[in-house]
Amino acid sequence: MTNNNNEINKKDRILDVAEELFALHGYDGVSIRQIASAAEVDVALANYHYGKKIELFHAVFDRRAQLLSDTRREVLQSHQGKKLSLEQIIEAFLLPLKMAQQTGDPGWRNYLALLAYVMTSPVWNKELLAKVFDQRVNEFIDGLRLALPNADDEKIHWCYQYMSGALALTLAQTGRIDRLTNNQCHSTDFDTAYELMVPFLAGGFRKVCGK
Amino acid sequence: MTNNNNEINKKDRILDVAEELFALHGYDGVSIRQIASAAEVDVALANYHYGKKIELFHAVFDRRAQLLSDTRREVLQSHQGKKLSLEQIIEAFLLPLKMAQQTGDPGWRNYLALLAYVMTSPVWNKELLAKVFDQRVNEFIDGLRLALPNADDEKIHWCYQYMSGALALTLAQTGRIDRLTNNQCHSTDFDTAYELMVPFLAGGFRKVCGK
DNA sequence: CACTATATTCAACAACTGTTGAATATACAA
DNA sequence: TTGTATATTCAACAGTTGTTGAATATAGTG
Repeated sequence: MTNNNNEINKKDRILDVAEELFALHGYDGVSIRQIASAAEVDVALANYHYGKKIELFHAVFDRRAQLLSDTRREVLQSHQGKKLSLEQIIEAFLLPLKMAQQTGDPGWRNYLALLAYVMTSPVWNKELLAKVFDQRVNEFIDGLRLALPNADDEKIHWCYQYMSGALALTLAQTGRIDRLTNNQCHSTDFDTAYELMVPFLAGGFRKVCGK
Repeated sequence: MTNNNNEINKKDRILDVAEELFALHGYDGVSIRQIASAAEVDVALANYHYGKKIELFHAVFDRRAQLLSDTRREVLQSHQGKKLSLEQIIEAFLLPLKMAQQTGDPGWRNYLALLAYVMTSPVWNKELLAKVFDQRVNEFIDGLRLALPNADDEKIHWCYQYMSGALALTLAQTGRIDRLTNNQCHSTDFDTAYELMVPFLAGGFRKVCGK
């Protein structure tokens, strides 16, 4: 059967639903039957298309991970050699995520929450981030070294961890900022989140890593 | 039976083991049987002492949450009225966590990872953080307002989210910084983590919230 | 000792878990 | 049409899940 249907097919629907549920409840918090039921599909079909549950999870993660990582590489390379400000480097690193969100595709929004789940989990972190994202992070840190020539490597890496955490909690869309501000701010407002995050992180990097 | 045994009793052992396993694998990633087995105790005993699984989870979370929140209130109140620098306010907010880690008690270390799990989960966040921690956060933000008199409330709250994320990822001890630095830095090195986090966050707050 | 409250174990339940092999349906090529 | 590869469903499996009621052990009290 051709996959170029104008109507979305069952195979893709399984992946989309799995993405949404895994992002919300984590790997162990979702059963294959829940996924199949939400996708209006038989239980065995997920297994037929994607194999074991763990392989389905990998399929969900990998689908957009490579795209994200590739975009990031392109953005970073396009800036290579140029003399960039710290703000510009951080912005370049965050741009692919901003772009993903701005597509308006709810699938991407779910995926970003899933990414936050993976980033903050001691288990998935090693298994999933290493093979796709770590290399891009090293390229990003190379950029930071140029913009912060007097900084220790250790300090740069700790600051990157703070940055990574700030980013992850934003992607997670926990709704906490909504509650704390009586709905004045919204977890889903990525535009504001990114706009303020860049100067916040730049200020932090500068304070710790000299210059 | 008296609880004042010099040897730790089964009731506490269940809580300790649950704390460790929940922190590592999340709520759905651990079964009561795994907890009972690791605590060398019968399956039914966990139920007898703590009720349903969800109630056991709440018991684990609540045990140290109140202590943490109380310490935080004391520290914040002891500084009230004084004219404090931004760094001092942030330090005061982080101090109870630093103290908890410095006890050397592995139970506390596990609990901090559990706290990170709760902070980053869209589900648990609402259920658990609201009733104990949100009030302290508001008191902390009151302190920030004094130190940053010209700042929008929205900006302060967004910056607090970045701070919260940076903190959560540190508490989570994912091991990522170890990998990225070829074991030059360690996720478990809270001392360095806090030492650099305070100026990083202060730099970020100042950049975004004026002054 | 007997009595009692607490602590712990045993055995079992119904429901749900991931996974699979066989059966059936669908689409496409010859 | 027939044949064939792919897609989907059905029915069932063995193992695990949370939970419970009854049985037994333990400790403290009179």
